[in-house]
Amino acid sequence: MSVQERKERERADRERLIVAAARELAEHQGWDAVTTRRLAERIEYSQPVLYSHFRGKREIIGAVALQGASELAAAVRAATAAADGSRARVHALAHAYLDFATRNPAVYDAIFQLDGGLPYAREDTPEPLKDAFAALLETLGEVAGDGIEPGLFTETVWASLHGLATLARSGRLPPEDAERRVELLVDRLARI
Amino acid sequence: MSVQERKERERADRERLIVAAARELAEHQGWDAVTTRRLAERIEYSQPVLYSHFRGKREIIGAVALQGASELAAAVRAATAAADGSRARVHALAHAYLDFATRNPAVYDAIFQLDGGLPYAREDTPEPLKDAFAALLETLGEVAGDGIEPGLFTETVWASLHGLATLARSGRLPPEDAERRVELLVDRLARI
DNA sequence: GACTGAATTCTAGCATCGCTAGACAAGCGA
DNA sequence: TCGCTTGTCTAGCGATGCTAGAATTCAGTC
Repeated sequence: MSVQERKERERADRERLIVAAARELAEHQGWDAVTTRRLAERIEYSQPVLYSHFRGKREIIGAVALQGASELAAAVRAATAAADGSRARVHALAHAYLDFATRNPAVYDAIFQLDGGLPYAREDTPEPLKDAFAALLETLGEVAGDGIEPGLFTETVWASLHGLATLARSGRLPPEDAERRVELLVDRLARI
Repeated sequence: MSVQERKERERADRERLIVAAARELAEHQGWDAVTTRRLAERIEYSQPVLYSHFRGKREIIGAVALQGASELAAAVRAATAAADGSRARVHALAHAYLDFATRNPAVYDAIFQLDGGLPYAREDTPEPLKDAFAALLETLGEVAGDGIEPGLFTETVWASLHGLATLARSGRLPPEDAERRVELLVDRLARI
């Protein structure tokens, strides 16, 4: 059994290598630069090897998305845990979210913009995605206000932050007032 | 001079034809299906003709975006003009915006998601884009609230709507509560 | 330690993409 | 009718994602 175990371990290692290479390439040169040929070259295997791990490029994007979602959840939790009071926590959440989007644009796109073939907002949604939403819910749920369902409130705040993140990054919002927009959004939406 | 005028008119007609073909193809089969070959076939000219009108596919997307932005501005103005009171106007604006995104997903993407090579949030931003923002500003400016710059407020509401529109359409938000999210957003953000 | 069969990996290639050089044809003014 | 500009087309380049089938590697057996 040792032989087979070793092979499985090596396969898992190689899969991680593929995902890491895709992520790094996407983050440095954009997703358009993530081609199967370049990816194959990076991992020092031929193209078809990629297809023994993933159904296609879409699934590789999905794998990066799942990895990123876990990190986003952790970043949000770390930021909110360090804040005192619900107002501070919501501000910390907003900034942590937007910071993540700014610092990991390609990963953010994989999670929230590109098609990685993942099911969202369903029962069979992968755990990392559910957990990222849960991380938002933990802090936002307590400031939803009377008569507002925490989940619904979280979705709405999340969508607003997503809008700010994507429009800002594509240059459709002027960069100078980014901070004031976040303040306005958080102050108005949250019931402290 | 009549000959030259006729030629220019024919060129302009053909350009409109290209944009219309791109838009229709994108709306029916997605932007990935909008290839230069298919486009050329639709307008019954060869591929290189496209490049005598546009620098490349990106510019064609940009042309669709400009056309769409004008329509979005008109749709928003029509909806708000028909509403009485600032609260009703803001609700009408939100619904008109989201309806536009739902009914013209490809065009919406051309304006707000894809790279059409257009400058945004700058002095040299094309008029249709400025006008679409102006249409939002006209209604939202009056409910920004004390001490909040109308432009900043408009940007923030716009971003929120954009987030709702894109996350909903990509299936990342559950469809059933779309209406309640809009209500929540508008009620909290606007100072009536 | 050589051999066989299965698992793995590679080479080569398909159809398609955006885009362009250079050949060709149309249609104008003289 | 002719010459020349202007416009259009054919053909092709270097990419893309993906795959069939050949070639190789390597584990288990004699």
